[in-house]
Amino acid sequence: MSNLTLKDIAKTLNLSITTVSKALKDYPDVSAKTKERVKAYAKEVNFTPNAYAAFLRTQESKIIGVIIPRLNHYFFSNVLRGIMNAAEEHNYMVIVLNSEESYELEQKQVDRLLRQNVDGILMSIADSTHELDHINKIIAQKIPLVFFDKYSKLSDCSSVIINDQKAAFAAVEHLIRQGKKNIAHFRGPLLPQNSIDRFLGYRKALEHFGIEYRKEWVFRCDDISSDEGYAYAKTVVENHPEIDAVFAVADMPAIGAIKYFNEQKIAIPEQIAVMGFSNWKIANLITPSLSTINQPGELMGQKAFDLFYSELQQLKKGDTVDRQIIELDTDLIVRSST
Amino acid sequence: MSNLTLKDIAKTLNLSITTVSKALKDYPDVSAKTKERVKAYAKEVNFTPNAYAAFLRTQESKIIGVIIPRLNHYFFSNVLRGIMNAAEEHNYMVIVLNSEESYELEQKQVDRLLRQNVDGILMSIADSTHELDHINKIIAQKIPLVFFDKYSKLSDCSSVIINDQKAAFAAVEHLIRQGKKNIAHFRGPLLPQNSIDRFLGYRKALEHFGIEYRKEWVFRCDDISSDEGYAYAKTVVENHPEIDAVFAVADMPAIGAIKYFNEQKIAIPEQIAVMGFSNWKIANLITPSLSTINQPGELMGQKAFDLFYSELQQLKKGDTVDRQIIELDTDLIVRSST
DNA sequence: CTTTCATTCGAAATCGTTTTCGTATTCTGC
DNA sequence: GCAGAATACGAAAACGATTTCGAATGAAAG
Repeated sequence: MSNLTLKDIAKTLNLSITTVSKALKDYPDVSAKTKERVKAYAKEVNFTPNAYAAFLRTQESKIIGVIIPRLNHYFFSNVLRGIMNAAEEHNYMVIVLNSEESYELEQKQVDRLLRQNVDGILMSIADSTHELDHINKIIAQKIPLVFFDKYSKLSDCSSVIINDQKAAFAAVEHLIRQGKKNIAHFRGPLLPQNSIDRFLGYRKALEHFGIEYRKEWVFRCDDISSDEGYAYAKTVVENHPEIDAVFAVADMPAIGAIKYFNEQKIAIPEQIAVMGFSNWKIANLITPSLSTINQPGELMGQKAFDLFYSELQQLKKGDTVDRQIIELDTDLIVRSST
Repeated sequence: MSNLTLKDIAKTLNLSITTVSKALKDYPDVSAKTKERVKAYAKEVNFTPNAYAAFLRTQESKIIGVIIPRLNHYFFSNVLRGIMNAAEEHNYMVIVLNSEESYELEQKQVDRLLRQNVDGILMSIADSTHELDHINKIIAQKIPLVFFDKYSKLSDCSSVIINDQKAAFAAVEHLIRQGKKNIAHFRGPLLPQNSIDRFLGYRKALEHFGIEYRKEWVFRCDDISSDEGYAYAKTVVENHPEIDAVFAVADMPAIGAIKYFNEQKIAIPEQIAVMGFSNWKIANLITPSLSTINQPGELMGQKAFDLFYSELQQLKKGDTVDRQIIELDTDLIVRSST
């Protein structure tokens, strides 16, 4: 029952390999009768062409690679699901690789994908990525490359992103409208653009509402972890008691902070309001439930695949590819923590 | 800069394709000098053999397929990470597919993987899988198949599992030792073995400690979601006020229950204790933190790959494969909810 | 009855690697 | 100096699908 080949089918039907192949692909120079005969038999024995042999001729692997910085993050798994569903519709397989936010690993994964001759690469670059040689290698090979969420401003590629600055502005604006004046920011690492943009959104909002920016109220979460949020919450309570709100770069640090405030019986949001970013599932499960910014993960994945696919079609036609940047809308989700 | 081939290298070095190929694979019938020359040049131009062409000869794709029921579940992403790390060490690529707990999708994914000629399949079967034709198809093709976490008792394959019954017993025993007598169970769906086993562990523990089993205190979470936990918690409070503890089939329903109890200002664990299962990251982040059973996800992934790899080696040697079942230890994690 | 043309099919080259089996050259021992 | 054994290399046949090009058949046209 191991896979049949064109040769096998040709033999049993008394045809040539050529004719069988053409019949299955609806070439015009095969009679209707033969086509039917071949197709019927192919279906009967459940024939599927060998993908590897096909690749050797067509140079199309029908595989795309996806590189994700953190596999077990709720947001990214949603993106992944969006990518996979879209890929499925177009008969594409997806190889998923994990960079674990490491630049070295990311380089390795790119190499792997190129060696595997993927038809395209969709990626969200790691926080620690500070050079772009591997990115340029992809571009040099003329393989469609699409960024999602975390992109690089330096290389012009198609991207699906959110407007982090605008979203962060909205988050901080919300805190201010709740009457908060002393708003701390648990920011992300220094390198990734979205961490920078969220920080800038925070500053802009303060400025816009005439609130002084105080750099000692900005705390850096390099791992974007709940532990960091927990630790900084402690620092806030102990060293900056005047702070009455926290805007975190992501839900995890926010949740860590809430955990600490809960332990200290500090009233949320009365004494301190907490705002997250991403709208992970758990944001709505903790007590108090976490206000946050919703990122449309699944949609982002779909759009990313669509961008890849249209680039591929353009490449096949020999057209020059036009790279797009799609900016998706975010929503302010107000819950009990603000 | 597009990929070089053996032919290209052979031409520039004035050698035959054969010799180049052999030199790179350390065949004994190539002189040391030539080997060095070839290897040096290959490294210089960053040559990597075309995986597809290689497959055509060796019939080894160096790809394994992984089918996971829920991609964005913390536990499964840990398993996945374990698989990927192990795969990486052995130069394997991983194609990850998502069955979304659906039998139909699972069948499709298996077909895809077989068509892709993966060297092996690692899977956790979906909750709704009630027939095993697709599983038997894999076995018929003599492709190594390894189950992890959710396996099928009906087909004898290598598996990496935990002892769900024992773990559930330990969980319920813990509740009893805390003085709880009226323990409800939020069980999982009817089909999957681990859901059944956890239920059986619950019953056995009750029996062992001389507590009467009451079937109206068992609630079924078909989606294993926090919403179900929330809803059943409400039922418990409103209709069964004598219940003083809940053992849930997974962390999510437990967290949903805690959310409801928190809202109703019901003291946890004094009035009602709550026990989860899986030890998701959030279990330690909610208030009160959730007692649960730790499942070693990453280790499970590693072991699963190891099983696949040893089966493959046996197959290549022509030995009969001996299928193993590895049972990993779980830990009782006691936190504030019990 | 020849010429032309459309229809239907197949031979063969190709993709890039692996591997078997030769062949040519050098080396050994006598 | 020569048989025989190492040693070093290459030619060529796979693997399975795709595609170009040519050939055969029959029908239509002159």
